[in-house]
Amino acid sequence: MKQQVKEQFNHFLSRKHLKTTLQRNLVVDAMVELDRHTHVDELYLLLRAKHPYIGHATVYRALRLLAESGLVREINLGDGITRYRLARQGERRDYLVCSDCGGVTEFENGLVEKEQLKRAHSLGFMVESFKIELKGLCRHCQGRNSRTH
Amino acid sequence: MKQQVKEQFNHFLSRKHLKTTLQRNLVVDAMVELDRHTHVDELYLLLRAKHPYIGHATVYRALRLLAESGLVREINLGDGITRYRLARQGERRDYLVCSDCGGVTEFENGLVEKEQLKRAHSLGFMVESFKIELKGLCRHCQGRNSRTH
DNA sequence: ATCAATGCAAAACTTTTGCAGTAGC
DNA sequence: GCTACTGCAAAAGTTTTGCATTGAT
Repeated sequence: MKQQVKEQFNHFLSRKHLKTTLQRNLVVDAMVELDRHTHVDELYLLLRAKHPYIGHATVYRALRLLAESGLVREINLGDGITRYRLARQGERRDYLVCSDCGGVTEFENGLVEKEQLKRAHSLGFMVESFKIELKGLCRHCQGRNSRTH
Repeated sequence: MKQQVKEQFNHFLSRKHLKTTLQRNLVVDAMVELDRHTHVDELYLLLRAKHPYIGHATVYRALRLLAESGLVREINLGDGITRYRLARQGERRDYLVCSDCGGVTEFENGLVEKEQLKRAHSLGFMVESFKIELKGLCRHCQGRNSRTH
């Protein structure tokens, strides 16, 4: 699985006449191992623990490339932080974001997506990516009545 | 229309023991007149042209309050800029964002939204706000074959 | 050997905050 | 008169960029 993603990324790089580097491999490995939402700073600290000389900018640049390759998805929840996660088959693109604890639950509703695509096409729009985002209170935070912010 | 929105905002302010000020009224007026997506800086420059002593921070603070009141909606398209637009009845919350020209087309699909709410509820999630965002190429940009970025 | 990638630091960017002065209630 | 609001500037936060050096092809 890790090898497969890495190969796809290297293929993407060579097609664009870019270079396969240690740091880019480290970022890919970390994303595959994590296999969940993360953001640049978390990844940076994680990698830095094992490889003291990796730079902030390099992680940004690698993630941008990975997003461009389609192997990783960029997610923007409106809190000013760009999140990333490994893309996968049967990927869920629907997010429930809890406005209390910030937790993200993913779900999927193929019926809805099919319907939306149909509408978009009828408006002459060629869809490349898709995101549904619901904000509210998750089951857990509904229990705690007090919302202290 | 402008009066109605302004009254609703003033009501919101007094409920929270906040004050109705010249600057807050200016921001509400501008949002009602514009009646389209905008962002802080555009609004700031627009207001500053007529009222030289309005501050950047004040516009930020007023828009945050307006969003909190529900009279204005916050929209995040993932480019790091928070956009705002006047909320309205029968409001559309579904966006087609063209990745070439950056244009935003809004549409609405009640069926889809109802279906999504049902799914969220079945997951124990209490929905407060809703957003669907499709990225791709609009009709116009599909015509121009070359994508130069 | 060439040219891209790296790490660092500084810059750029949007948004927030601290504070002295001002204005609404 | 009290307390919130304003404008300014500075701070905070994320992301990008410039540059000399290193490393991949």
